Amino acid sequence: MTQSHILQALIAENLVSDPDSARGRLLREAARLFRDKGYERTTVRDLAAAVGIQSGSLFHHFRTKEEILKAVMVETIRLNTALMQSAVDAAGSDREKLRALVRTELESINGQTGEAMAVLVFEWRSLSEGSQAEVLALRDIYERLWLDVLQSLQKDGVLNADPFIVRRMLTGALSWTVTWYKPERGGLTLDGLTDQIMAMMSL
Amino acid sequence: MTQSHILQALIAENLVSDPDSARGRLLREAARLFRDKGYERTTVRDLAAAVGIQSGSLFHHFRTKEEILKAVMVETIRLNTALMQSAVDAAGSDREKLRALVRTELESINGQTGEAMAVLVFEWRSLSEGSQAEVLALRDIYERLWLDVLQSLQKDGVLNADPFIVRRMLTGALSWTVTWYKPERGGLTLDGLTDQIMAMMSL
DNA sequence: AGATACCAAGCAAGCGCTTGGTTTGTAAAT
DNA sequence: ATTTACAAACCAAGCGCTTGCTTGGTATCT
Repeated sequence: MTQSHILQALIAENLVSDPDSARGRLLREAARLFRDKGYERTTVRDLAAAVGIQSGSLFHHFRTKEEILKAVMVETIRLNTALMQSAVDAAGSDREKLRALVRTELESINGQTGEAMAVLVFEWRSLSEGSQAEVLALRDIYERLWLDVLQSLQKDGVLNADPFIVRRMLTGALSWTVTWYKPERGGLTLDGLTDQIMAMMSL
Repeated sequence: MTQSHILQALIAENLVSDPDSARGRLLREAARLFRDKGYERTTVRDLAAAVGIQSGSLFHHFRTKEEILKAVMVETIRLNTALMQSAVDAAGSDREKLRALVRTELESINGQTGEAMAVLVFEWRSLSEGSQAEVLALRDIYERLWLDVLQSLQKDGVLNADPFIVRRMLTGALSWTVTWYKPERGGLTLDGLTDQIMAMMSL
């Protein structure tokens, strides 16, 4: 199961938009703009211009501006949950599973879906409370993947700290890479970065 | 040198505002509002109402809304750099110095200056480029404190990863605590949390 | 022929900030 | 002790602009 196969499957189930469709292109441009300028500073006119239509025409596809933000977040979580699940399943030992989770999340944050992942972290408060609850429910599935592996590592005495806290630390640490990690500079690859994180935990 | 003595010294040097002054009260309310609603969603009318004046009167104290955001950030960094410096100086071994840095930063993030620290992390992009450069220069002093200790730990073989990367991971992990750490819930104290972080790094 | 996708125009509300004038605090001059 | 002077702090009103979103109509595709 390659990454593109997972994406294809999700598109077929209508869980994420085809990147080549009008909707998919808009969501990608929206993620980029939201990350670069922030949700509030991005106007519907900016969004429309990015895909070459009039601002009013946006509301034929989405009822409100917020609905666009929510769609970016929901589709990103869906895709990344599937990618993580696949990565965990493919790994052998628990230590390898953790490495796969770290590596996959780094790739989500710093790769293709990076813009959308940054939006997920930094534009959270721009969602209405109702939408926050919806997105939160999706995140729970995603988080269970991590906790299962971390708890197993703790039981075996490999990990010395509380799994819940370790996961929260990793969430912050990995999210933050988006602000400084530039693969082209310094020659540090994603694999190298993953190694450093494992080494930091003496794992 | 207690925390309040450090604050008093900075006030005397006019590097941070007295929390009891009109300016100090406004900055504290601004930090709270910016954290809760975000900078863009907070209007000058919100800010004025929070300190009980008319919106136009704000511009007697600050020339623009952005100047308020910048002042919140600058004063927060100044205060916390002084607190960190003091904490490092008081500690004995390098391991204790690192623990003091972690503990102090957690306190900055989750204590009195927590609102302002969250603003520093999440509202960064709302600053103009010029202001960003100014604030960045102040952060450099702050960061050198961390790097000196981490490099020393690496040299002694206690730390297995690159100091720059470790600091960046810790920045993310510690900043992120603001989104989940609630001392009243769960009974986890700041000292306990600090222990967990050191344990996570097997230190 | 009927939906789907879009445009051109603009509305109502809210935004940061300005303006002209009034009150308040302070301190020297009488 | 009272007056005078002046700046700092504030208010009331509103200007000009941008915002998210609506409306009525026109292409385009099946």
